[in-house]
Amino acid sequence: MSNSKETVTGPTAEICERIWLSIAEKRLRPGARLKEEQLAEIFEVSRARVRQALAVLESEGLVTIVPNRGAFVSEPGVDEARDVFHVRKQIEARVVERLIDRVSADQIPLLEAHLRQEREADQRGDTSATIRLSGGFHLLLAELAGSDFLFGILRDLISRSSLITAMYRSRHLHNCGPDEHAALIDCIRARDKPGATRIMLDHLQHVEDELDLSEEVPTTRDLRQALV
Amino acid sequence: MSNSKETVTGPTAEICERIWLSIAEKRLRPGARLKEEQLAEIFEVSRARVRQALAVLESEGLVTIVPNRGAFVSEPGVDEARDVFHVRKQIEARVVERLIDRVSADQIPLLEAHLRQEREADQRGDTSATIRLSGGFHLLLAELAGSDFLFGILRDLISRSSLITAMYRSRHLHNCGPDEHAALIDCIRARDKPGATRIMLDHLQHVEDELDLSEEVPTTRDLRQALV
DNA sequence: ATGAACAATATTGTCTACATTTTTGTAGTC
DNA sequence: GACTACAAAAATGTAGACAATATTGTTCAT
Repeated sequence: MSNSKETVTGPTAEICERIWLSIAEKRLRPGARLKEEQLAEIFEVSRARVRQALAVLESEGLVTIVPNRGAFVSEPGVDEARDVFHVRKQIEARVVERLIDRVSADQIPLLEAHLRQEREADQRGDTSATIRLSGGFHLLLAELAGSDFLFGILRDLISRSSLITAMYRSRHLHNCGPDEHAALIDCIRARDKPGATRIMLDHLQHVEDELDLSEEVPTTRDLRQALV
Repeated sequence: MSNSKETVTGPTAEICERIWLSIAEKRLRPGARLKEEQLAEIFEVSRARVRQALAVLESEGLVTIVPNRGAFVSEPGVDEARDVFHVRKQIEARVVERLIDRVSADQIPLLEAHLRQEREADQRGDTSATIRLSGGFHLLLAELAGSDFLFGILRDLISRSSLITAMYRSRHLHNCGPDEHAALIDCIRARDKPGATRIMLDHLQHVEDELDLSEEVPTTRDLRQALV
């Protein structure tokens, strides 16, 4: 039922995937300029295909295209940030519920294996891998929940969450600590639906609490108000 | 907070919008071929822009692109159909809950006005307008709920629902009758959250019940198994 | 008549060149 | 010396031509 992994995608989707990953791993900051020719050279594709990919990413809200100016990594405002986290809590709660309803015993080891990878990357100090695996855990939950649609939504939510934490984090980023993931797996194994939901919501709340959403951060392109 | 109406969109998004509308109104059937040159001529844009739009629609799952063959309106399978309706029930329930939390008294007339339009189109026998307004009611709910993200998700869900009902409806299509919408408005006005949720879920269940999801319908392109 | 090989057509995919627009740099004028 | 106007550069947007591929139609041999 679930696509397992989206390996059977077109060439455009692959470009999107790579840009998405760079954003999710915070290697591309909000407001960063995305020049077509540059991307075409990097990915060794035609400029036309880059434009297709950018159009897709714009429709997903990850990239903002200004006519005759170019493409930039989006800079979500505080309203959008709150919106994303609000929706994410609801979606992930549903994912966990559905997962507990449908998960089979032989799927638990997949979660445990992923958790081990997270711990290793964390101890190794590999922040890039840590960020990727951290988001990957949530995606794995959605995948095991057996709904392609929820998977797609969560994908979108996670990439936007990355942008938001990159813009609004007040102190060092929390990185979705593996400990909370471990506690979640325990609840899933015990099929403790209320417990798992509680942990997930607290988990996401912790991430949100480390953000400073009190005031709009001046956007990179509008320097007007930034310099008074 | 909410964009009110997405009037400030790029030219690519406009092409997507028009194709999306044609699919949502069932003027474009599942499996229909989408020739680039033809679309370019119809919309009076370059072929490159059509290709961008098709790439976006593919990423949204509305269109399937076969390399070197072309673009077709997607033909969702029964698994995906069940998935869409399952998620839609959950999403729309959250929309209604959030709407009741946040709706102000002066927004109720907007819903009533929309309902009047639905009734008029229904009595007029204008099926195209009826379908559009019917989906528009659900979108209006999401818009008033004040979450751009939920709005986007629902947009996606509704277009896919259209495809699914076009493929799997067993008898005349139910069309999301205005009466159930009226009952829903009553509950919203009374801020009756459980009642509203109940009506919404029943409403969507009615739509789903009129589908025949018992067996896979042979896809247009694989005539192999269709003709044994 | 049937089947396979081949040619013709149509459509997608890609590349190149050019027009348009924005930004940046420079010279001229007060 | 500062401001304006203009020119140059860079990047985007678009159109057209060409190549690659799949489909359709035809011919030829059996």
